[in-house]
Amino acid sequence: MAKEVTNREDNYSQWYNNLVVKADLAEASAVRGCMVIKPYGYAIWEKMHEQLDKMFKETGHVNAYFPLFIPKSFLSREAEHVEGFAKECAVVTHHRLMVNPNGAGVVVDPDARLEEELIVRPTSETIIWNTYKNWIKSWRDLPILVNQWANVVRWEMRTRLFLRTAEFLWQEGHTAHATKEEAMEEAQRMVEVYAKFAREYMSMPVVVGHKSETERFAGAVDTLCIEALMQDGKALQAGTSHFLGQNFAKAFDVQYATKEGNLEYVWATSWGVSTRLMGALIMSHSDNNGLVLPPKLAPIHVVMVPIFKTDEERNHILDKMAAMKQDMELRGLSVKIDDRDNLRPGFKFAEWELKGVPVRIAIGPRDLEGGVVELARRDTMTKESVAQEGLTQYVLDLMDTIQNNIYDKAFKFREENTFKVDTWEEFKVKIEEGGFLLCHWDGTAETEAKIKEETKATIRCIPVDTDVCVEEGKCVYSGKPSHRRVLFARSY
RNA sequence: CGGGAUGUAGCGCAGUUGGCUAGCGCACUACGUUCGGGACGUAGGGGUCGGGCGUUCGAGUCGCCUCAUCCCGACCA
Repeated sequence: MAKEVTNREDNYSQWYNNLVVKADLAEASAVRGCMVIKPYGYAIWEKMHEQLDKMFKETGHVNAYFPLFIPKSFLSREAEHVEGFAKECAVVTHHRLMVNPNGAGVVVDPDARLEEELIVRPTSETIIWNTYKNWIKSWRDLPILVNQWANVVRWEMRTRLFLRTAEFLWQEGHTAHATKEEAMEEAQRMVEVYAKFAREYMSMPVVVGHKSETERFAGAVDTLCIEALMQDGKALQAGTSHFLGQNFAKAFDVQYATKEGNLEYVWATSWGVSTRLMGALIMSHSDNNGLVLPPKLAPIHVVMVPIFKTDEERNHILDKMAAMKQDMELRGLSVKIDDRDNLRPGFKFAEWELKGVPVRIAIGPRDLEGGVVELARRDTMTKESVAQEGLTQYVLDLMDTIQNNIYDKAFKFREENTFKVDTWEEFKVKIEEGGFLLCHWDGTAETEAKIKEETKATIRCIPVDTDVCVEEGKCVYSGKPSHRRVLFARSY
């Protein structure tokens, strides 16, 4: 069955889609553009959720929950915001069904029309700021550092498992601050949290930067983001953190009394990452054998496959494995013994590789005699014989090695596919090959739009975490002077 | 939402000048032999041919509508 995971060079979309289904992560649902996240896929998301939640709490945030439904009028309070989301909203117009008077089934009861339609949240800024109005009176009420884990709905034209589904799971942080500086620091802090999570837990190198004005979140004054490069050469926006200025405070009239007794509008941020991170994880590391999971996010660290001929051998090996499993679990490893007796070892090997389990341990009669195990690494697809004595420690060390190796591999790929480009001719050639292009840009929306129109490339971000970009030069398109390079790519 | 392609068992597909009881491989179930890289034999189960309406003596096959998926645009985390 893994053989059906097609070569990722042939058709990247099909390969991706196939992998998501075959690795048992998710499948398309009966509802347009939505997906069912299966237990194995959800286990990875839970790992992400758990770690991110921990990081949010370490930075002083608390969780809360706000309604799924947003009154239509709320959405129109902030002009840019409504413009950004109006075209992709699901709308609730009625609250009751009735038996079809003209036949079978049920129909919407025309008498149950809502006086004001409800919007299924595409994001929660509006309903949260409507609530914050009641929470904030004084400088003593600030800052508010709240996060919510929720589902949102955006009726996208084209959907793709994990990357762009009509409904998706995410977290959205919504903070309120007394000063501009404090809010800007918060936006900065959270994009750094995302970058740290991507790098250390997902083993995914990311570029941190600011969005250009045209790519900015609807209603934001500044949008910070992390951008990653996928294996097909396209960029993926993996997380965003917005400095919202006083836009929402003004739209929802949220003012606080300062220590001096004056009334001032509060400053806001919002930040979020979604199940899209699952797509990023899959596209960053997987190969033609299937998923490659970084140990820190793998639901199963070690899978053990017994190899035997007789029942006696089987029992003996499974006893040995049970002892090893117990020892490993005491040290925090998640271990699965694949004792299914209707499948041969080769099949199991392939199946667990498809699911991306970092380490596989096989034990047969020969190993038992020699006091060793056969240990296979998913990231390198190599096998070695390892002593049973001290195996747990060996595996623990290996987890770190694998975590780092996956990162290094992805980092190397990104380096090899990041180019400084200084002429328009070269730009047009390079963008076809995929990858990140670091170029000078004159800073105008006109140039940005022309480049997008001619090449489909967009400014992914104006990088902040590297000084390699800060240098004098001329815009790759217009030739006008520029003080820094920005990151161009085609994107998802 | 515009252009193109596809939709037949869980998956991959064949079958379409309209015609017999809708097929194949993998997967699934039972039994047996196997088991160090995707085993084999035998016997089984599983389909409203994406959905609706129509043409016809007869529709998987033809027409219209609709839904979904993939690719290319526009939109987007």
